[in-house]
Order: sequence, then structure tokens, then C-alpha cells
Amino acid sequence: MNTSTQNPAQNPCDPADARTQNLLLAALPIDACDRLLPDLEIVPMALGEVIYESGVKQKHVFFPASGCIVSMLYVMQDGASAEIAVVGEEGMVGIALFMGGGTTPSRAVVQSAGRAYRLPAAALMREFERHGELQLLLLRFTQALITQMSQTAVCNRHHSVDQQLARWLLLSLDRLAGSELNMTQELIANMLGVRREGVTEAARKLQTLNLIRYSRGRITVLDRSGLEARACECYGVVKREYDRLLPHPAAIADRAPAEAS
Amino acid sequence: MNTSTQNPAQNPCDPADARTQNLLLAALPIDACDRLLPDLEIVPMALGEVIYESGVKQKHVFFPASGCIVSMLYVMQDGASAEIAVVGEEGMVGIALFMGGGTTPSRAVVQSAGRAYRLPAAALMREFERHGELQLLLLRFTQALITQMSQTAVCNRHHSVDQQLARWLLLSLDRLAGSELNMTQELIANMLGVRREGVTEAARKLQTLNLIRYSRGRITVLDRSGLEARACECYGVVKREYDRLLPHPAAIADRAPAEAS
DNA sequence: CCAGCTCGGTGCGCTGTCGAACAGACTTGC
DNA sequence: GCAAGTCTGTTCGACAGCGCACCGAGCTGG
Repeated sequence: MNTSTQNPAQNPCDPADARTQNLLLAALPIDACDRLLPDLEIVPMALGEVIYESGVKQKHVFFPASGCIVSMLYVMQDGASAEIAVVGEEGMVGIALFMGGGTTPSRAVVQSAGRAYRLPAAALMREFERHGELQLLLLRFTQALITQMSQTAVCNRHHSVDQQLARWLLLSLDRLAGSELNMTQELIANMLGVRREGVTEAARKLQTLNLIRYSRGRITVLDRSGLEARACECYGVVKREYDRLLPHPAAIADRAPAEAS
Repeated sequence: MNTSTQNPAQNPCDPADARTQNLLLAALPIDACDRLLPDLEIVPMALGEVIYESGVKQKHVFFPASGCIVSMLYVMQDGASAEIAVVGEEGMVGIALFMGGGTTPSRAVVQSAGRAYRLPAAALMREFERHGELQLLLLRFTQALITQMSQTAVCNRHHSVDQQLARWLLLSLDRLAGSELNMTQELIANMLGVRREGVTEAARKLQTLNLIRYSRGRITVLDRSGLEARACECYGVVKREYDRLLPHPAAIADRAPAEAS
């Protein structure tokens, strides 16, 4: 949890923090970011909150701040669900807006509470249609997202619950500060589209291997590389594509102090 | 401009036929299409041919002509594979080009032989960066593709081989003229990422229900709506999104005669 | 017309996941 | 401190899909 208040970048009330809290916004040239800032609004993202409903037109897009994760999942007629992708500080929720469809058949749910920078659809489109850096960034992000979806499909087909849990933990971990996740096995089961017992069993194995510690909705990752070794290749494929396609936190770290001064 | 013989759509040598053989090209405004035509080239697409290899930069993009289907699939380290999406006359193969990544971790393979309109990467980008109708069409197509991938992930998670086979046959059928598919069970098994025996078993069931007829690499669909009834909701979700997002063949049928005159 | 190959059909034991039921552990609110 | 609720751990039978082995049917080329 990011609860420090000394650091100005952590102030929860200033939209200008967007420059450091979301990697897409942070990677924008200063003028583009300035054009968006007046319309950016910080909103809290509560665990379980439904950001988009299937087939419903979106009035806003969301840039999750560090530590906030949004899950895109499809809910079937019988109520069963399956996660399609997750989005954290590296991306944006609401790509259907600029892709042209306006809606998707999937639902977006907050999977890890935090904050997000909310932008009205019209403001996003205005900037997108300048065909500048924002468009390039968003398209690259979309391609990364496509890779994640593809790999989810592959993983669902071929890999065991054990492997998928490891992959999922790692994907979540990459989007969080620290090594602790706040989520029940029930929730994870819903995301993976498997039974809760299956997650219990898989988590138990990881625990006996001393890779994680689990207790009532709180997971602590003890051995990250051990977890990577147990995950299927899917995690690596997605990770490498994200690294290749998206701006790195390091690049932002270089920039942020210069702007803050 | 359209130097048509009696039946322009059937002439295999005239790139101008692109206006009727691929729905994306057909939906372009005349000026945009004219700009692309000089660079368009008709190429044969042989069954099994690998159009893109994982991680390899693309020199061309392909607009499949009616009856040609290209499969995007991921091949795992152990050789097992899983299909991520299929593309036919309604789309284009090579979206990574304009999305900005240039490559994808997946492979593109011809799943149903035919022809395609091949366009050099540079020519596509030139037109894409005019930010006109081509860009809009390609982004909408990409969103449709995203839906297909998402639904593949869901289907892989929750549905039986029976249901997936039905979905897959319908998706293929939508991209072919007529009701006959040329593909062995082995091939289908590779696409779905299941055992050949699993496909045999599922196909046998469909055959005893008089929905399809199967014989040595040739499938005839006898009862399309019966097949739809046996498929999972995934097919319907994808179909509706494609109908919603992409230009309809009917719209092209309205246009083509006007241009031919 | 036969040899060789491809493609499809079938049986069998194994494993992973499911569905359901239930017990124990921890947390929270009163 | 206790009751109620939430979360995790475990068990058991059912079953879909897997891997393997094998056969037969149909095409194809010499």
C-alpha cells in the first residue's frame, strides 16, 4: 500500500500527479499532458467496483494510478466468468472508445483498490484525433493488451490451474508496489474462471514450496523468481511484450524530477 | 478505373478486384482505394503456408480475398498450439504493423487456401497516417479481432470440445462461400489445441445429429442453425460484434455495380 | 491392381478439474 | 467474550479430456 504523504507525488488530490502515477500519462510530452490535465479527475477505485458494464457506452476512460488494478472479464449467461486481461498503472481502461466501437462485450472490475485518473470520453478523443504521441502510446498499449489476451487464451487451453495461478500472481505483482496482494481465493477463482477449491489447492502447493504466504485475503510473495519458475511460458511472453512495447518506469523516473523542479 | 472483364470479381489477375473481394478494401472511399491500388498485389495463399512467424518483422500486410482464411495461433515451446483468432475477407492480417509493435508472439497460417491482396508495409503506413477512413476501418476491425480473441479465451476456459468445434466451424463458414470446408480433423485439432481424437468424437456426434457430413478432409455443413444451437454463446457474441463493427457485404454489393459501370 | 500413405474411428487407463458438502480458523461487531 | 460471518482447507465421486495404441477405410501413384 502506498500511504506515504510526505512525497508530493503521492498527494491524492492533485491531478498533476498523473505525470508520475500512470505510465501512459507520464510518457506523454508535456504539452499533450497539459492539454489533458484540466479534464483529468482523480477518482477512488473501490475493490469490486464495476467500471464498465458489458455493452454499455462509456462516458469516461480511466488511467489507473500505481497500485490500482482493473480486470477485464467476460461474464457468461450462466454467471460463470473468465478474466481476459488486467490493466494497471501501465495502461488505460476503455480502449473501445478510440478503437471505434464504443462498447465491448466484457466488463471491467476493480481488482485491487486504489485511485485512477478519469478523463471524459470527449477529451480523450480530442487529443487522440490530433494523431500525436497519445495515439501512438495508446495503440502500442492496445497491442500489448492484445498479447495479454492472446496468451490468456493459450493459457486457458493448455496450462494447469497451478501454472495459471502463478502467472496471475505475477501479472498482479507487476502492477503493484511491494510484494503483497489483497485478494481472497474466491476472488482469484472468479478471475481465473476456476473453482475456489482449485485455487486453494494450488495456493497450498505454492505455500509448502515457500513461494508465497497466504492468510485470509492477504498473499505475500516470498520468492518471486521461484514463482516465475513455476509459471508457464505465458507470463514471460506477456512480460516481454509489455517491456518491448510500453514506456518503462525508469524513463519516467528520469523525467519526473526535472518536471517537479 | 475498374477495367472489368465480364465478371470482374472472378478475374484472378486484376488487383482492382480488391474492391469486391475484401470487405475492408471494398469499404474504402474511392480515392483511398485508388491510392493503395498501385501497390496492391494478388498473391496465392496455399494451405498451411506460414504468413508471419512469431517475432519476425513483417514486410507486407495481407487482405484475404473471399474464401481465404488465415489463422493466428500461438505455438508453445513444446510444440502444442492454440488458435487465437481467424481472419478472412472481412479483415486484414498484420495489425501489429500499424499498432506500433511491428511483430507479435503469434504465427499466422493459411487455414483455407485462396488468394490475398498483399500490400507493402510502407504503403499501408502511408495511408494509415493520413488518419482517414482506412485508419478508422482498421481500428474498428482490430476491435472486432480483440472481441474474437477474448471470446476464444473464455471458450477455452469454459466450454467443451463439442461446443468449441461448433463455434469454430461456424466462424470458418462465415468466411467461406458455400457450406463446404476443406480441412482434416488433425488440422482442426491443432487449431483448437485439442487431440485429434477429441475432434473425431465431437464431429461424430455432429454427424449423427445430421448437422454435418464428414469425409476425408471435407466437411459439409447440412444444418447451419442446428450447429448454431449446439455452439456456445461465444459464437454469437463474436458474430454480433463483427456485424456491429464492420462494413456489411450488402453495403459493398450496393457500391460495386456503380463503380463497374 | 496393389503398396503405401493419409485420414478417420475406437478402446483403455490416467489425470486434472468439477460439484457438492463440510470442518476448522480467523475476524468483526455487539 | 461470544455469535455471526467470512475465508481457507479437505474430502469424495463423477467425468471430460489426454496419451497411447491400433485398426480400417479410402485415396493415389507406380
